[in-house]
Amino acid sequence: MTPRERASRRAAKSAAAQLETKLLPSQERARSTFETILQVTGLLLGEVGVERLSTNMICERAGLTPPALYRWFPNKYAILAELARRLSRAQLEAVEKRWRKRAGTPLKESVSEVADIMRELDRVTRSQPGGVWIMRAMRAVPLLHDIRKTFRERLVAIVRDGLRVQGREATDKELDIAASLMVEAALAANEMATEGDAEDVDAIAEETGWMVALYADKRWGSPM
Amino acid sequence: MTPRERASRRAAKSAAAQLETKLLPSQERARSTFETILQVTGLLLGEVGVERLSTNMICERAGLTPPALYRWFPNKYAILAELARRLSRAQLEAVEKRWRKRAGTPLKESVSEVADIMRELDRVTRSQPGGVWIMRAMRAVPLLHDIRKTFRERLVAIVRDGLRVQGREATDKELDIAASLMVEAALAANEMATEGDAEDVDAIAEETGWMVALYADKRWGSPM
DNA sequence: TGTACATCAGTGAACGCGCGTTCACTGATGTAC
DNA sequence: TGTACATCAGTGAACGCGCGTTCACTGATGTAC
Repeated sequence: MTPRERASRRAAKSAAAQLETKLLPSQERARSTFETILQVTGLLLGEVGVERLSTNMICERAGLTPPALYRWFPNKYAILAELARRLSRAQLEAVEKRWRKRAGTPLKESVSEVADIMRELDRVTRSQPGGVWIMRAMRAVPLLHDIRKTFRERLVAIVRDGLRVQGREATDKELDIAASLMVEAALAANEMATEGDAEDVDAIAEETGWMVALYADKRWGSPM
Repeated sequence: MTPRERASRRAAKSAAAQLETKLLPSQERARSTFETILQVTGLLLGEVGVERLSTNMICERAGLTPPALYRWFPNKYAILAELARRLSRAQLEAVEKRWRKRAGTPLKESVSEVADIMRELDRVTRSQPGGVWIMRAMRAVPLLHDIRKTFRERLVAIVRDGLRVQGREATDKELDIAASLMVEAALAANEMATEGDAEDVDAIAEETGWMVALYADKRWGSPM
């Protein structure tokens, strides 16, 4: 391979941005290695942040040598991507069922439904090592933006559908912006809750409940 | 200096985390270099993200050699820190006057006051090269957390004081959480607006106005 | 149940590269007389 | 207004280091008979 060929191959590769895992582990030992890599990456993300994180660091902490890591992940970002996908999925599940159920209930019930979602989001985020930091990495690392975009679009779709059945007429565009806003607010509140003391979580969840439910009800509920 | 001394000095330095600029430029030529470095860093932040950003890259793009950069900034993070401080300051100013004026006005006026703040935040963020990315870096880079924390505390203080004069009795803790929530929601909305099309800015500002003002009024206004 | 063999999962050691940063120096600017 | 000198602002070239990644190999596990 000439230097020129090598350069163009590298360019193509980084354009394609391989974020998928390679083959999946088939043996038990390997499955545990795979999970350890993810776990350790999450922890280190919280300790040193995304720009200091390195594959060598992950391997050292996980008690592995680098080639073991590269057997499962094509590069550093694929690890972050897998973490991001897992957290997104878990958060989507947390919201999905509960939000639909909320639509059409009176304000006070709606508030506590939303508060419930927030508590569940907090639980899910905390249960994943480095949870908040994965959310932050999704914002700050361009290579992860696709994952974040898909995640957000799905969340927005769920929230938008919940708004639509509330009866008030509105264009798709309007509902989309309203839903996006609620999603962003909830995610920001989640980040705030997860990085703060666990004792504040309930209060934050409750207030987020008020903010979101008031907006959904007074602005997008039956005509004022 | 022995290797041991050098190592411990390095440790002390990174603990102190020098984020200040060195001496400030006195001549015109230097002032322009200083500003160019900041400008280029902002642009690159948007192009490659914070983990790919490097001092060599900044120098190349700015048409400088590295020692020229190191004359003004002690390290890479000091550049980011200066950008973060400037953007924070500008955003604080945007909010400060307008928010106080809002308190006590009827809901509809309150909505458009908040929408106004949001449009101003958008303007300020867009006017700084790489604006959104500076906000993101503040979240994702641990070394910048102090700056973000101070920024947030000041914003929260302003918003909290505006809530307090609305008459409804509440503990400091309660108001603090409410204000934090409003701040986080507004910042998230700002990020969303700034990364999106410029045409959506007005709609997002308007809806954020509704969300924030409804919450301030219905939840923290005169007793229901 | 034992063993031969194929496949899977990992190691040891190193690679080239670009990073952040610094040294010793030169050219540009400002100032005193 | 001209010039000597001090200070300021930048260059050229390189440093050591840790990064992401790979090569050639060994040991562990699963499977067929």
